[in-house]
Formats: sequence, C-alpha cells, structure tokens
Amino acid sequence: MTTSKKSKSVQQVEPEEKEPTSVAGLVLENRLGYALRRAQLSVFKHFNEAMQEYEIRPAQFSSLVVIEGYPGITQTNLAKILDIDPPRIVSLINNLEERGLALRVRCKRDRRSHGIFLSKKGEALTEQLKELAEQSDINATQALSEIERRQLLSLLVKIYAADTIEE
Amino acid sequence: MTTSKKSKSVQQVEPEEKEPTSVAGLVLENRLGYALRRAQLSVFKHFNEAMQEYEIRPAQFSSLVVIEGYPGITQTNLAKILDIDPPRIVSLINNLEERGLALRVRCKRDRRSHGIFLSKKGEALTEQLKELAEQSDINATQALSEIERRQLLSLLVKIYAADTIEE
DNA sequence: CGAATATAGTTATAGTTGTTAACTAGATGA
DNA sequence: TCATCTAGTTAACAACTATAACTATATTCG
Repeated sequence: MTTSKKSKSVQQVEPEEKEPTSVAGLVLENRLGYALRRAQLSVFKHFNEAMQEYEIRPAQFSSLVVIEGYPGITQTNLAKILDIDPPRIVSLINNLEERGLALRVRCKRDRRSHGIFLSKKGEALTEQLKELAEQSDINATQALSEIERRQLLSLLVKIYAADTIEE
Repeated sequence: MTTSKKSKSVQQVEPEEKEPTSVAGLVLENRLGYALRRAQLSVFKHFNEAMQEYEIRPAQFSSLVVIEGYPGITQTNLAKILDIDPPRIVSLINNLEERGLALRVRCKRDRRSHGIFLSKKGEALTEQLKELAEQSDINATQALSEIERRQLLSLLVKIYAADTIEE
C-alpha cells in the first residue's frame, strides 16, 4: 500500500515545513565577517545607484578624492594608499583621462613616473560626487542614528588602520 | 603625514616631495562605504588565511552553516537567505557534494526541488570551521575590545537587516 | 482533460574584478 | 660602462557576478 517507486540511489524526503528567510539564530548572525560583507554590499548598492548617472564606480570615486587631496600624486603612491594593484590603477586612470576628468603629467625629476591631476571638470565633478556620497551613506544607513554612524565609522577605521600599519 | 623622518634643512617648495600613506584628512576617511569596504577586505583576508588549509571560501562557509541550521533546505531558499543568485548556488553545492560534505536529496512532494543536507563529514567539518571563524573574527579585530566587537556587530546587522526587509 | 503559465534547478555566456608575469623606459650606483 | 632597481604598462588568466535560456516538473483554469 505504500509507494511503489523505483529504487534509486537517492532517497526522497519531505521538505522543510516553513521557509527560513534569514540567518537569524545561526552562528552566522554573530560573525563579523559575514555582517561586514552584507552591510558593505548593502551600502555599495546605494552608492552605485547614486553614482549611476555619472558612471562612477567606488574605486573611481576614491581615486578622484585622493587625487584632489594630493594633486600630482604618482600612480604607485595612489595604489598604495587605496591598496589596489598597480595594473588596476592604469585602466582606472585611463578611464578618468579619456573622460577628461584627470590627466597624467610626466614628472620632470623622475621621467618614469606620472603626476596625476584633476582637470577643472574633474574637480567640479568631484565636489558634486562628495556630496552625493555623503548623502548615499546616510540613505544606506537610515536604521542608524547620527551618533551610531559615527561610532560605526570609528570602529571600522580601527580595524583597517591596524591592518595597513602592521604590514 | 604619519611618517616622521629625519627632517632636512631643505625647504624647497617642490610639490609632492612627501608621499602620503593613507586617506587621513580626506573626506574618504569619513565615508562609511569606504570604511566598510576596507574593513571587510581586512577581515576576509584573515578569514581566508584561516580557511586556506580547508579550501573553504566565505560563501561556502556561510552555506554550510545555513544548511546545518536548516537541514533539507532547498537551493532556492538558500539563495534567498544568503542573497546570492541561483546559478552560483549550483556550483557551490556541486563543490560541496563532490567533496562529500553535502548531498542533494530530491524532494518527494515537489520533484523539481532538492533538499540539501550535510554529510557526517560535512557536519564535523562545519563544527570545526565555526570555531575557526570565530577565532578569525577576533584575530582580525585585535584593535577592538569585546564590547566594541559586539557594538560593531549590532550596528552592521541593523544596516543589512533593514535592507533585506524592505525589498 | 490539456494548454498556458510558473517554478526549481541547471547550463552557457559574458562582463567585471583581482592576480600574476613579464616587458619597456628611465633611474641609480658601483 | 654594467648591473640592478623602479614606475608604468601590457597581457594572460582566474574568480566572481549577472543574465538569458533550457529542462523537468507543477499549477492553474478554461
């Protein structure tokens, strides 16, 4: 009277009754790595939406801000600060240069290296983007108060600053 | 600005004589998105080192933990919880299955779907990995006190939980 | 019933990223 | 000079992400 099924290597089984919808209750909920990744993806999603019309990616934004702060910085130095590999810097700067936002200037003293500068257009855009980025941060963290936001920032800086110093 | 090297008496106004080493002083330092990304990369680096000998990647670890917590969960449901696309789940589970850590069981009621379970070996490994992951979190955040760690976790959860609810 | 529609899983594909090796041009130092 | 080092670049490649489309089942409803 039971199931007359062909016996296969896989046995059949009842599904879970209700579908879980989050990691609540699992150890994952207590892992910083997991929480950081999820939060970072969430915040980047907001950022990318905000920057979409300008076609600016996170690494491009960071680069613009650093170049603005250190006009004439070399590519090698920029790579070090942002902790990205030199080859990535090349295409990144290429892109900014093609769009007329930044320019390479060959350094007189060491003609191997380039100083990178923002164009007027690049400077103007960077000013705009900085506003947008700040607003995007706030939008992405509506669940936090301003005090919590500052707390969070301070804790995060402690983590990555410690990491960049020791090596 | 941090390096305090022997100061020479030369005070030429050559631009960019000194190499900046961090984003200190730039607006980037106050952007949550940037801080989250840097901190996440730093913590993941520790995680990957800890898991290297087991050849377990972050997404695999998360999957193991979720499957352990919800034995028989379907791939679709797992994809939803971890917010990754169904095609990624396929190769992820393939990998775990090939290594004898997890297994698919075809569901009796809906023969399109599979319940996923951990093997004994998978269960044992997952227990081990959970310990490792916890230790890795701590190692990666030596700069924080235990209280700060909990604060951070709580803030991060608020961010990504809010994001997963609203959509 | 059975045709249209929907869903779980899968495959294939292509875009994007991150990594590594190696090359060129210029700099440095014996 | 010669050997060696460095900045930037190119190219090859692995990893990850996203999208489209295919299959097999399920469901809905005329």
